[in-house]
Amino acid sequence: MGTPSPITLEPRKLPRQARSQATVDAIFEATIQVLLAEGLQRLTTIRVAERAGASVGTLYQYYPHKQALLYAVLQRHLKRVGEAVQTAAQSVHHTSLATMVSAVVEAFVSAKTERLDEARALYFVGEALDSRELVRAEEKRGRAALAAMLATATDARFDDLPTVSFIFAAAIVGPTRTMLEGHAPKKMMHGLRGQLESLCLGYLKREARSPRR
Amino acid sequence: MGTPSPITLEPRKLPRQARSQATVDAIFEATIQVLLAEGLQRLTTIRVAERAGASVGTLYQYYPHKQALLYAVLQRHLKRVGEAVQTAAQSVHHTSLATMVSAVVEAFVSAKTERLDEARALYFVGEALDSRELVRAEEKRGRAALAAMLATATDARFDDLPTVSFIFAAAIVGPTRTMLEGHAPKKMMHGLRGQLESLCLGYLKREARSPRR
Amino acid sequence: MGTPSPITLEPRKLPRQARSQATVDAIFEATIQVLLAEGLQRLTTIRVAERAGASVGTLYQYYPHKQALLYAVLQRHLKRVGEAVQTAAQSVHHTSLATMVSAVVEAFVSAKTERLDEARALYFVGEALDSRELVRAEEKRGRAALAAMLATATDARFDDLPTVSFIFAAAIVGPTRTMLEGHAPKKMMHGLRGQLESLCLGYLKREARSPRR
Amino acid sequence: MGTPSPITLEPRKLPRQARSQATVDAIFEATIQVLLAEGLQRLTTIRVAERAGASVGTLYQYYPHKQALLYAVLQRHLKRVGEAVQTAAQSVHHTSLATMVSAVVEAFVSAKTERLDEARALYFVGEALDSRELVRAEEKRGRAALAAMLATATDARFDDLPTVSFIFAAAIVGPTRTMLEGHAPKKMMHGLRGQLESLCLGYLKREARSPRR
DNA sequence: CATGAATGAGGTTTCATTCAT
DNA sequence: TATGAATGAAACCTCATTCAT
Repeated sequence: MGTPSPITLEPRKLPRQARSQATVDAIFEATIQVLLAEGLQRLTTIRVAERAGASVGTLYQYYPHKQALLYAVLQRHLKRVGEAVQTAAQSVHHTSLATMVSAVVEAFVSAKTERLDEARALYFVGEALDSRELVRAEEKRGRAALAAMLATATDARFDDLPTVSFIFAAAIVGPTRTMLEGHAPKKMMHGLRGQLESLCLGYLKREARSPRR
Repeated sequence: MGTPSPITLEPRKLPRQARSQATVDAIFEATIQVLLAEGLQRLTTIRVAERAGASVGTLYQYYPHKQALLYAVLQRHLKRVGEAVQTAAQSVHHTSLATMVSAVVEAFVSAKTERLDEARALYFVGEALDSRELVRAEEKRGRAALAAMLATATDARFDDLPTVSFIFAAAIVGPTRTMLEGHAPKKMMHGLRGQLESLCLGYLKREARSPRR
Repeated sequence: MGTPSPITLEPRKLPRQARSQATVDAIFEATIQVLLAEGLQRLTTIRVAERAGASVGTLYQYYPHKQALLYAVLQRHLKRVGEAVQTAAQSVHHTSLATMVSAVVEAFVSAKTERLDEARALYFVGEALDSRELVRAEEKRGRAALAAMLATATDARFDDLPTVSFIFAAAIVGPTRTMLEGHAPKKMMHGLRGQLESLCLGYLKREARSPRR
Repeated sequence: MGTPSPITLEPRKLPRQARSQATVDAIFEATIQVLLAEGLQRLTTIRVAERAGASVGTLYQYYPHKQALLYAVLQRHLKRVGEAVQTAAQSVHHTSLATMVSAVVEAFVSAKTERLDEARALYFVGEALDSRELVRAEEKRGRAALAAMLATATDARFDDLPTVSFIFAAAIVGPTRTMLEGHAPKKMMHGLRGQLESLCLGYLKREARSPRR
């Protein structure tokens, strides 16, 4: 790496055949495993290929450069989580704050927990300068979904929806991250959902005016 | 070749003469600047030295290896912030939750904002495998200080102080990070203190039982 | 940076394809040539690679570090010489001292002379701290072979076989080394075999008691 | 190092004052100690200076470069040993072979053993390309002294004195080196003198014609 | 004279990427 | 298509040597 400006972050070609799809999947999975086992610094294309049971050459058939690979992995993860949250948010339009918070927290924590390894591994990758934009974009969409949801709350109205959504989102994402990165005693993990709900609900209620009638 | 020596993250030697102190400072500052301008991946010892107006050799007179340099920079920052928060927390023992939250949030945000560049630059570094322990330790001390403070609240008592302190801390750190990393519109920054207070206070009040009488 | 791995002196991978075998051989040969032309101090991996008509990267595909390369070269040489001597020694069990001395000296000098460059070059390498053990081990095996041989001499018996073998071996190795390192007028080389025989035979006869009857 | 052709190997200036003589001695001693403790590869001017209780600058006051320092140390050692042998050889002119061998062996082994560390440390240094000439010259003088001595033996005459002296010398030097470099069980060290005498005497007697009358 | 901070060439090693097979 | 050998730029780090103080 060290290349200043990768031209494209998109995968080089879309796999058509079943066999190559399997290869791509293996590379994908291998990337996450290497990330976890060795860290971003020691993630090399050769190591990834090896663990995927392929050769470097093959890897480069599907990804024009290392960064594109990482980008793809990150993208998939963000999409997964983002869609979960957005779907959840949409499904609770026109309900109470409590219902909303519960749904969103549940969706987010589940999505993150479901593939714990992946989530952990990718915090590293998100930092890389090249991926910032991607993360930022996804976060923006997430906040938009939250704002849209909050706007329909049956029991509250908000003056500054952008700010409220931002804090709402950060209140979910931040503590989860801290926890997943392992900075917390394990046993606390179980209470996470409840705590996040309390955190968000407390905040939202303080910021809400009673709804227009 | 040559035989390796045991790994230390400590600086190599303390500057004795005046001019060398200046050099060390320059290297320190340069590290942060490079981190910001180029990112952790592109931070090389040569680049740091260059920007500090020194040579690589000089850098290595004071830091046995790149990691030690990063470690030192991170350490200073964490200490600065940690001490600010701990001092603030101690100064509001035996007061109301509102006072406590206000004091702690103010201390934290001020400390982070005071040297905005540094704070931003170091989020990258905290991820590096080698620094994890350092970050974790500092976080632990922070939570302890919060717990000690909360235990003396005049208007609340908590059943599960460790968990509450954890969420409390994460509720401050998380959104601040999101904001500093630039994932938020600039104008939101100004309201940050107020929002964090609201977030924390809302949470703490929900989790509190009324104080012993 | 990055995490180090345990130290091995073994080559990194065995060449599979035909062309890579050629590469490995070229690197091997180049090492000896550089050693001779420049000396151990000036033997650098780049210089070796260059002379081998390869790139540094290629060199490191086969040897994990410089030391492993030197080790390999030394090992092959020691093995060659060691086997020659041991075979010779075994072939003259149960013969007279004169026959034994003649066979061993001949084998040793031939093996050393056969690849004169290699022999000369490697005296340097044997000194390197890392190779000491290898040399010592080979010498030990050599002395054992000599002792086993001497024990079967038809015309002599020895009280202190370990000591006698040690001096016997050193009497062959030492002067040969002095000569090969070039500290002797060239013309003397031709008489070396004869002189070594005389040296060893003189010694052994003095140390021998008459054989058991 | 890595400098192809040092202009001068001579020390930069001869110390006049007592104080500086002490410094030079300390540097000298430190060189040997570092050589032993760390090996030639890790012998750096700074390390030597430190151990000598001086600074690099001071070291360079007396030696124009590292090589000159090593050269000086080696030179002193060679001179010490050389003079011991030559004096001994001269003192036994016109005596029997047995007396001669005994005297020379005794002188050599004593000189080497007297400062065992030094002797061991310097085998490394002698290999360095730059010092070869020095070693060779000293060896030549030694052989000359031996030849001169042998020429006066009362009980033997030699046809090819140069060759005989060469082997004679090598027979003493070689095994001693092997032993000092630690390739031999410790207990053998004690018998070394006797064994060397036997080795040399056996050889010389075989090569001798009876003396002219 | 002595000091030790500074220099920077040069050595070792890694790894993204290409390309002949 | 797949392979994996080869490449070489670039990173880290050392150390002989100089020179301002």
